[in-house]
Amino acid sequence: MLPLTIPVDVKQCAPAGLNLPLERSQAEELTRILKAIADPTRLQILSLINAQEEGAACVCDLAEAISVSQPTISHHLKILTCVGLLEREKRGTWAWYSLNREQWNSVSALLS
Amino acid sequence: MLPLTIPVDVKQCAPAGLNLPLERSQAEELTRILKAIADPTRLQILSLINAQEEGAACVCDLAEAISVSQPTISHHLKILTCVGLLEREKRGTWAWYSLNREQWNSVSALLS
DNA sequence: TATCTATATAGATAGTTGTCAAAATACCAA
DNA sequence: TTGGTATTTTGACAACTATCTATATAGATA
Repeated sequence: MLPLTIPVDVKQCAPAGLNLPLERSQAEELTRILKAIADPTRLQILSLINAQEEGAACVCDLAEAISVSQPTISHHLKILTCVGLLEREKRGTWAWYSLNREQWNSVSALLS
Repeated sequence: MLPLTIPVDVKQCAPAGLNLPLERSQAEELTRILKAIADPTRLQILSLINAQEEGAACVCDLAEAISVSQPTISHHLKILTCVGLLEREKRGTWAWYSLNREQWNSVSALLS
């Protein structure tokens, strides 16, 4: 988790990933992932996972920290996992979710 | 529109804007803008505007390039303008829309 | 086995959203 | 003013989504 200092004036840059007209199919594919991110509960989930020391959190921790029911948390975790933003690992009875940074970066690169 | 070459391994970075747990209200505010971006028609609009030499496009050009009706284009332009991602300028009969890069960068910074 | 805990799935429902056709508005020009 | 073109607004509708409760599944332990 490096403190990035980019040696150019980013404010002057246009969205790098959108500098060519998107085909409909490309737009729809990108939308699949963006729709997964564009929800307050899921943003909270992503930020909580990312804030953990070890970069992973279990369902019960998330359910305790966010004010929606546990089945709803599971529902959102599935959505984030389906689009490749999260990865699931079973540890005994617990399910731990962590960020797939490669997928995350591929999206944020398109929007930067 | 600079060709960015970032001198660190971005793949190793976590989402910089999500490194602290988001309050619900923060998550909802960010979601407002992300929902505006997370639509294929609106992504096409953004990419088309961004691809123009002068950085702006009029409604009729967009309606011709994208396969939805002109009122639907206007509808999406309003959504993008309401969240501050586009700016509207009237030139005679025509309405020209351009990207608000400051707003765009403030969002992409949160997701990078 | 029986039981407890953690998680996932199913089903229902209220609310949101993308689209279009039709109508209204805004602006220019004859 | 009248007519024409560009854009926005309105109203309707089908599709999707976030949430809940209730139930099912999976794994650990007594």
